[in-house]
Amino acid sequence: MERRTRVRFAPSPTGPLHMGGVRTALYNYLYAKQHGGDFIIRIEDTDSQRFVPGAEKYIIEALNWCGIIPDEGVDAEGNVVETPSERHPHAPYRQSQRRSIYRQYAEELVQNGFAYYAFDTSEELAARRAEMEAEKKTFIYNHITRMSMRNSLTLPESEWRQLLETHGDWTIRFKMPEDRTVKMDDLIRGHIEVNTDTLDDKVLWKKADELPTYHLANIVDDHLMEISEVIRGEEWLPSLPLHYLLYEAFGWQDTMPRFAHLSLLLKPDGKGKLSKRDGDRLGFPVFPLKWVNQEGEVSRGYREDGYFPEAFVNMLAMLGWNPGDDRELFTMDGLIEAFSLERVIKSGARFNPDKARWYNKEYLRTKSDDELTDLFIPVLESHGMQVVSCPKCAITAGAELTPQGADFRNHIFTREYVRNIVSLIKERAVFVADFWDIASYLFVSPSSFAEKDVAKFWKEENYSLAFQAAGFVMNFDAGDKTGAGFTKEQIEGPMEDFIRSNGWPMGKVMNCLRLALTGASSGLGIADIISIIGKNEFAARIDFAKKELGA
RNA sequence: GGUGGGUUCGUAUAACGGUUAGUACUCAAGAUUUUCAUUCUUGCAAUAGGGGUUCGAUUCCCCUACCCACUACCA
Repeated sequence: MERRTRVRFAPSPTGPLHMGGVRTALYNYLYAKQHGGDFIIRIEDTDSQRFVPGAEKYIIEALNWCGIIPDEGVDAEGNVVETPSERHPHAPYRQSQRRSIYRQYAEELVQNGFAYYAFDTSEELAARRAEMEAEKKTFIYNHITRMSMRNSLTLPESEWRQLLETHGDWTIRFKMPEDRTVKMDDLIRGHIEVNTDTLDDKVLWKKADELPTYHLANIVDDHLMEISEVIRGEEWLPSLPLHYLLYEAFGWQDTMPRFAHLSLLLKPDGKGKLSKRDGDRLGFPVFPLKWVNQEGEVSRGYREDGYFPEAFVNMLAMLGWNPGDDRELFTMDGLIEAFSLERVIKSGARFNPDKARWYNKEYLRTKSDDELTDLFIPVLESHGMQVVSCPKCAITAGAELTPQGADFRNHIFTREYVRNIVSLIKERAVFVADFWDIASYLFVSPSSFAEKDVAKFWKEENYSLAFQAAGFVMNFDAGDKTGAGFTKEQIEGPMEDFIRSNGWPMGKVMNCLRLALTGASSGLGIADIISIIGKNEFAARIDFAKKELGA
């Protein structure tokens, strides 16, 4: 019978989730969904020293933002999420709440000769290490050294049984076998062999905390939660032999999960793995969401920086995996269908912030005008603009709207006015916030003019022609008193014909007009601008430029 | 130091042992446009080095170099 696919993402709540962690979670999620299985979030909080309040909530929220929703685990409020299971319940999903189940497993290992009690204190161990280091040797707690340490292998039984009662902080250590080659298979890296002589007797259980360490808790929980594949970061590869041996010692090798170790995310330049400092230095986020630590230090997040979660996820998915063809744009469903561990890259992937921006740009243009308008409105409001849902509401707000829906004096605009602009500028932006930089002149009349552009374009022989062209535009719709017919289509053709038929230089005339209308020499087509801001504002801006720049 | 993993344009990556080593991002140039942006076209640019195996190696093996991880009573 085919085994049900069950994978887990097991973060430690010691801080915000790094984007590399998000990628690990994503690959787990994609794998689970592709196989119609379960994606489980298990919180590995066995280290009370490093526990950070809020970290768990952050992790859940970050995954949530990315669309990575667990079938089992805890939600952002801390409630248990469970898949109805006929097998047996897997909750709770926080290791701190599972502490009662680990000790028996550790004891079982001791009874069967796979582990032993050790009474060396951290001070003693540190001293021993320093000693060895002085001789330029490395201290390894293994079959060579363990017989010279204080443990249940070297002490008489009566003595160590007594110590169990009196010695407050003993541990249970795994008895790493001598000179054995552990043969392992990794779904991404293939066959790996390691000799146990290079490994040490890892601590599995700590009396002082009444808690297991990662290795024990991890194996026991993966077994109990019926995990079929463990997809995790490369930093765990060196402990894979221990994990194999642990499954063997428990007699669980038949249901041992298959393993896949993902490479790390590397910094965009130089050496080493991607860290928060790189983000600060190079100006990009390394965390999905903004995070403020206990010292009040702020780390930016992809969400707050204006990235779409789809873009972030897509970018992350392609960092270390590809579908085998040239496709680069994938929805979550597309990723679920196309993903395969076989195509995950073994080597570390350097993160490229430019590519991340490119992804956002691509996703931005797939959004509807309405969606983008919704997102742009808060940006406008942050710049002191007011957006109303209809012209009537504007009147209630005391506005005097142009036929296009703008009141430049009071900075009140209709949603329709905003949406119009969004549709014209969305191809020019990477982020929604860019809309303001690109189009602020469509909301606020220019109060100054870019010096460079003035020097370049504002010459009498040109602006005199521009004023005539402006005058022409003002007059050709003289019959239409409402000004409502002041559309791009009505303006563009006649204006160009007028300039051309006079034999004037199109570029120079247009740029003078653009300078007058936007305050600079970049922006939309003149006809677009005029049709958007409307006749009155058009006239007002021409007058202001005349006054300001001298004509 | 030891152990394990890795190495194709600057970056992400593609290439049944046989390709002019492909694509995307970045960058540059050109075209279009009334400017900017967009768009389009073109260009720059790679198999870490050395040995094998083979008719033939980016691909398989070995060595070297370099990079990464691990080497805690942290995960």
